[in-house]
Amino acid sequence: MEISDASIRENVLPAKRHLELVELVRARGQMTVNELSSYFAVSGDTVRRDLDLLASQGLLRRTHGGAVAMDNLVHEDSTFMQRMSTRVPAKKRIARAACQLIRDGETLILNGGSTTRLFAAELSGRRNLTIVTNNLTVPTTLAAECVRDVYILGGQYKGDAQVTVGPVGFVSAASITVDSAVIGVGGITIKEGLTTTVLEEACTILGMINVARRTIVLADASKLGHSSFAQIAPLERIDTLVTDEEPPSDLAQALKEARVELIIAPDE
Amino acid sequence: MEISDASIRENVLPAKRHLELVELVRARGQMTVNELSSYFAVSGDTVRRDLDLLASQGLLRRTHGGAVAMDNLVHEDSTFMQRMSTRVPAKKRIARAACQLIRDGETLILNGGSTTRLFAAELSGRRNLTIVTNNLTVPTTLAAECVRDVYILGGQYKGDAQVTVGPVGFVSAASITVDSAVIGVGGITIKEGLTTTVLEEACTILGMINVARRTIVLADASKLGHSSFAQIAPLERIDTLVTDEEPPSDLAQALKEARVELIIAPDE
DNA sequence: TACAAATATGCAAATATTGGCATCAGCAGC
DNA sequence: GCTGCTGATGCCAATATTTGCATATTTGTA
Repeated sequence: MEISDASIRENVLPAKRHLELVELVRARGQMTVNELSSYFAVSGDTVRRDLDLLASQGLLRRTHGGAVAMDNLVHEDSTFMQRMSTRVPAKKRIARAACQLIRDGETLILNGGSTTRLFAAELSGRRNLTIVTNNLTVPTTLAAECVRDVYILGGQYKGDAQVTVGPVGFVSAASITVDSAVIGVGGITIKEGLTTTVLEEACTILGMINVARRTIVLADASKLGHSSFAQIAPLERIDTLVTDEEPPSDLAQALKEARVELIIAPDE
Repeated sequence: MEISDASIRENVLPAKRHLELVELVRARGQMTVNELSSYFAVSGDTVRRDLDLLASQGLLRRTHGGAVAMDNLVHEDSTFMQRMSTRVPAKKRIARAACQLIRDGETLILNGGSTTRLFAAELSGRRNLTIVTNNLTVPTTLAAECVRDVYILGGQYKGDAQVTVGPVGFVSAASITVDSAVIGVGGITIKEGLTTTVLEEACTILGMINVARRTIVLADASKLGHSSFAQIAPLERIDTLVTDEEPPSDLAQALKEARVELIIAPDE
């Protein structure tokens, strides 16, 4: 066992132990019954009873041999593909609604979110588009008949999201400006504005916004009022926000003051 | 999750292992049973059972030898796939022989091509490599444990070969120099030197050669003595040529005069 | 077709879980 | 002070899960 805090916590009240137990599991991603039993100096049976209780309260996930953190399933800093497979119907509605904003012949820049990828798939009805992206899965997602050219932004490859991160101002050494940046984000709050989970990604996205005449943000309702680690830009930088539910009233007010056009994707 | 981290994860709870396993497969696009088995320090049987379970839940797609990500739609492009599937045994031998020239910790630049892609797959025995490429299929082909970082060259996307074309001298706005350029070409002749089918690709490849201390050219016997449309560079720019058969005597003589190291991949 | 690798299957060992039961500390009431 | 109650805990035996190994079978490739 390799718990950095090697000290053994004895004679801890049950309630306190439960709290620390949840924290431990969350901090380390997983804990075995044996680790916890020696850490708290209680029997494995007690630990098991604790874990069952906490699992029934939804504070962690019980598994054979111990417990794993709940984040892996629900929390917003889940990995890309887990995000990819959540709320797909809502994201598709958002993608379709956002697609209405695009005209034939536009130049677009797309970042690497799960929603943006669905957006790329929805573009098949358009023609003569020029697409710039840091998302390596977009080229194969785009229908061949709708694009004139596709450009990939170079940079470091991030395997978990299959995107590159790096400066955006140029493609093939030439400076670029595009009609619309279509951006998927990790969270939107009044205070932090647009946020995402990876710092380098935040820089890349800001670069995209800077080279675009118009910024369209795609965010399903679970993103509204939640913030991620890295701040991208304040709400004022958004031109249009496409989502699937009415935002909380305070956020709606802030968006209005920031002159953000709000589009709620219809249920259809 | 840190993908480039090749360290072994031991004593992971089954449920946690399943979560990480799905992440790994999705991030890398594919994982073999052996890779996963050594990564998690469990037997291949366990990995197989895990993969079967996860596949039954629709979280990944099971294949012979491992698993691939569910959404990893292999873009079946006829011409490229056709090239990809010709002379595969010879190309594999070439790739393996070329791999012997690479040492742990090197920085490499790879162009797009069927042979270079097989070469990337052969690198799994190496460690700590830094890879730069314009080939969008390389990142998912590379074994996770052999690379430290992967960089994608930005530029225009060419759908038929799934590569980008553009200037090479910089990645993320910083100038780069690499140890070895590993280049697959369309043809090699005395008069035209190295050639390829697409003009822009020729420029990209020349850029790669210019930033590399050493140039390794991979070309199966069908390329020797044949030329394609666009000239890349004269024979003198090659340091090492890896092929699978003895070249025609006049070409062999010219290679010798150009001080090209010639390596014939063994039949094994 | 033939061969090596990958897979399926059955099985046994190690480990974890479950449910019942005993113990013990704290506490209220007699 | 004593008694009985309650909740938390530890112990135990039966059961279930996970895992690795051995064997037979299938699959992909030369």
